[in-house]
Amino acid sequence: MAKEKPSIPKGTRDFGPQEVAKRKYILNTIEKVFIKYGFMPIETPTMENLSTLTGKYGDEGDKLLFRILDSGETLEKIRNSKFEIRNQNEFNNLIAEKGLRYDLTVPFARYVVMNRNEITFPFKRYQMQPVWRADRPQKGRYREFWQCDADVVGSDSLLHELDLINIYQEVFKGLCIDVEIKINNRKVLAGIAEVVKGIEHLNTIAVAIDKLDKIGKEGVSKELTELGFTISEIENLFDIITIKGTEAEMLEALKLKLQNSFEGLVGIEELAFIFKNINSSTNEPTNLKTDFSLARGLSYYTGCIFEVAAMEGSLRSSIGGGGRYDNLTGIFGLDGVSGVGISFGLDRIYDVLEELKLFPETLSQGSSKVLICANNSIENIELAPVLQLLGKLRNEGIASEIYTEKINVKKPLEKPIKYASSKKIPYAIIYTENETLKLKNLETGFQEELSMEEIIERLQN
RNA sequence: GUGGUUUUAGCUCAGUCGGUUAGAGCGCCUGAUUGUGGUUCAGGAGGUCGUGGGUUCGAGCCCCAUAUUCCACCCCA
Repeated sequence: MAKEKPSIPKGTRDFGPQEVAKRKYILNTIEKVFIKYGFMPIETPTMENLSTLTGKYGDEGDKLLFRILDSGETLEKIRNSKFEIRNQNEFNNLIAEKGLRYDLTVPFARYVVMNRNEITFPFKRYQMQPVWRADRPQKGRYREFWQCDADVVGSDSLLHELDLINIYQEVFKGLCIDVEIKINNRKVLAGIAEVVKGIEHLNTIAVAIDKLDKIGKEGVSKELTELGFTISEIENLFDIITIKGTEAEMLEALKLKLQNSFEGLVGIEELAFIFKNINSSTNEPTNLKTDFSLARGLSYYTGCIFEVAAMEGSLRSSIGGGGRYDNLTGIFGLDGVSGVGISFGLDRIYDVLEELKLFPETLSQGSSKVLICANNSIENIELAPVLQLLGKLRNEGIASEIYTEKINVKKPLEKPIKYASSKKIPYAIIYTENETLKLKNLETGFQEELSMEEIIERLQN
């Protein structure tokens, strides 16, 4: 049989013990805050029916869905198909009816609709699971990555927006990352579109100005010119989105600009409410900034939208995002349920913490606290006492192991101690032929002869 | 989907104009330093040069295809 070089699919990664410890540290930090704010966990399947997923993320999103090939007589099915297959997409739909989930929000909406009778609204759930996108991998972008979402459905109250912003603030403070939380409102964007050229241009304008950070004023105006916008329309647009000042001043100035847009004024009111109350429930000042050029791609947002970026480090893209969607469950047949949610990008947060060296050092410790080194080269050595000690240590909840491999007779302790130090096990118990026990602290090198009880006592601290 | 980039020892990487037996550092293994991590010394193992074709007397190096890495665009966490 030919030997095969092992590999994993493009854009996926293995995680070793150290990496898992770091990822769990992030997950735990996030989860604790979610729970503190009254959110309950749910989990949904890795795969969803494609009918659940398609059409929710736009044309671009549909292309990025991983489809799961149907099992069974697919060929027969195609042969019997009365329809002419006109393109790849139609073919794909014939041979696949399931797909890997693309985010956690759409499966959640599906869950809410299917369980609407059991759920008490407003329903606050969190969910931390991997999602898959058939994107080209690059910096901060993976084909398999984890999202940590908290959403509230069944409430219009802006108090939830306040909670979610505070969750962002608390989590990133807990992780020691300096972040800027940007906020905007889809209704404000609608108002801007209305005033500048007409509400039907909302999406075009939103997509273009979202790039302002990246390609600058000139890039955006060039793009809009090519799309048929006049110079005065573009100037008018920039006058609005580049308003400067304190948050209150910006909102006042915008109010004048959007005085002819009812929807725009509603959006401004919502932002004003949030800024008025955001610092009331926490002692920490929140680094929340309005940014009228923030648009966010997903088309289902209808109210406030958020995006979080790290202030330091080379990762320019967002490490979190979210917003309000008034009718997400509508597409699954349940109207009038408003939702608002946020998402944390675990993998990007990991990259930021790694680059800025912000992981706590305690995470890199070994799994065991102590290694028992018994000289197994001596034929008649009595192992029962050390095995008994091992059991006692474990009963006390002290992570322990015994060195199991053949040792060098001349240097009976070399291998075990090398093993312990390379695995970052902090203590060794040395058991020799005269059947005494020594506890050695591998960090300081200090060792002393102790009884079994004394050893357990020392290791409990 | 578009454009670029990477791939050589376990790891990080050299490898000239296409020319004899493909190298270094680190790591690993064995031995010495007279019971225990380190240092030093001596020795050793380890390669289908990503894969498949092609050009050539001759390919790690040139050409084609393909996979893969990383990066930018699109889009997004």
